[in-house]
Order: sequence, then C-alpha cells, then structure tokens
Amino acid sequence: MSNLKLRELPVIEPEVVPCCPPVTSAALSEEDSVKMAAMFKALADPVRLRLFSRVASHEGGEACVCDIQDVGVSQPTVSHHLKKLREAGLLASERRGTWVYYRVEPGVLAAMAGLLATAR
Amino acid sequence: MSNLKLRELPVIEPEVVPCCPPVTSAALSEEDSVKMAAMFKALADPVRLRLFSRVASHEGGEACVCDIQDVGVSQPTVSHHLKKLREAGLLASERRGTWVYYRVEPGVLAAMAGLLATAR
DNA sequence: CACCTGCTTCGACGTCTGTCAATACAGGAG
DNA sequence: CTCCTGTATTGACAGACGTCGAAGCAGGTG
Repeated sequence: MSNLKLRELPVIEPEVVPCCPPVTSAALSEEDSVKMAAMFKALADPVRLRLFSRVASHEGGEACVCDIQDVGVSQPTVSHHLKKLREAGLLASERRGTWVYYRVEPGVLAAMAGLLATAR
Repeated sequence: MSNLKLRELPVIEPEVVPCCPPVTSAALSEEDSVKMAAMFKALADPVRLRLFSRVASHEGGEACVCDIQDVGVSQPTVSHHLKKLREAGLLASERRGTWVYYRVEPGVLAAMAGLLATAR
C-alpha cells in the first residue's frame, strides 16, 4: 500500500439524471411518461415508502435489512419490496458478510423532485 | 414603511400542503406512508402522467377534456383516469356549458417535490 | 319535443401486484 | 462437515387496477 496522497478531487455534483422534462413544461411523450411512471410506481406503496425512508434516514446513509425490516409484513415481502426499489434505481445493495446493506442511490431523489418542478 | 401602492399584492407562495415530512428526514409513520403512497400512485401510470402534463402545460392553465383526450386509450378510460387524478387532489374540474375543464390544483406539485427533498 | 355532442358511470374481463409459507442460498461458528 | 442466522427466491392466491363497449346524463340546437 503506497503512501498515496489522496487529494480531494473536486466532486462534480452527480448530475441529476435528466430522465425527462418536468411534467409542467410540455406534454409528455409516450416514452417519457412510461419512464416517469415507473419511478413513481416504485414509491407508490406504503411499505416501500417506509423501507425507503428508513434507509434514507439511517445513520451513515446505509442500513442493513435487519435494521429496517420491522414494517409489519413478512420477511419475504420486505425482500420483495427492496428488490423493486433496487430495480427502480432508487436503492443500491451490497453484501458484507452475513448482512446486506442498502443505501439510497445518489441523485435519484433530486431527479424525481425535478420532474415535479413548478414552472412558476 | 410602505410606499407600497396596492397594485399588486406580494403573493405569498400558497403554502405547500405539509402532508408529511420528507422521506429522507426520518422514518415515515405508517399513516404518513399511506398518504404519500396515494399521491405517488396517482402519478404512477403513463396515461395519467400524460393527461396531467397536458393539463399542466396547456395555455391558460386549464384544458377541456376534448383538448387532451388523444392519448391512445378510449374516451371512458380517459375519464376514469381524470377522476383518479381529481380524487388524488391533483386536478380540479369545472363544467362550463357542454365542456368540462380541468386545471392543476395549486400547490400540490410543490408539496410532492418537497417530500423528495434531499437533506444533502 | 327530438336530436346531437361531450363527458361520466356501469359492468365485465384479463393482467398486474402485494402478500404469505415454504424453500433455497450465503456466510459465519462450532 | 454440520448447524444456525440473515436474506433471497419460488409458487400460490386474493384483491387491486387498467381497459373496453354499452349505457346514462347534461347541455346546446333546432
């Protein structure tokens, strides 16, 4: 391991994924509407929303499944929902030993908020 | 302190409905997650998204059903989706003569965007 | 009144989705 | 290796959802 001097690189803001234009700017294309709908659908379930917020608000920016799985549904169901959130690009997961940790994929939230931007 | 002649009142932003705290701030309560999920669910369909964006981007801020109903599904289906959007509090409708006009319910979009606010 | 147009409601149908129990898999401990 | 714990996958099932055609209703026109 070299004594490599890690200067901090100026981090360019992980540019908010420009999936689609804001809903208010113009009539959405068929294609864009499908993409956007998929993102909203991922958050359109109470259980998923709770899981997501638990990960998002967890210290260190990540949470092990065992930390957040107490949301009133069975363990397989929790796993199912986490998979959906992963597939939607909202969460990322990593296995470390026995446990699997989830963290919020950076940028996505801001991107979604941008879709709702009021033209005003 | 006012040489402020009432030509135009300084418009206070129609305070964004504070339905729930942002997803990132803390673990969502069961109740809040249900409310939020309902709002996202309303936008979690391509057809609804297109209808909504057509209303939102229409000149004058409102659109008659006949202006926006060409989205590839039957007319009853359009009506069905508009009803959902109405029930979700995203659109308001008003009948004027033969036609029914829809407009975006003010504030809701900003409110939803607020739910996605990144703590950063 | 009868007729037409714009929109909504009804009823039915197929597909999608959330849920669970059972099972499988991965990794650490003994 | 065997056992145990944490997580994912499978399979099944009920209920929710998007869609349509048909019928209903509201308002304008003659």
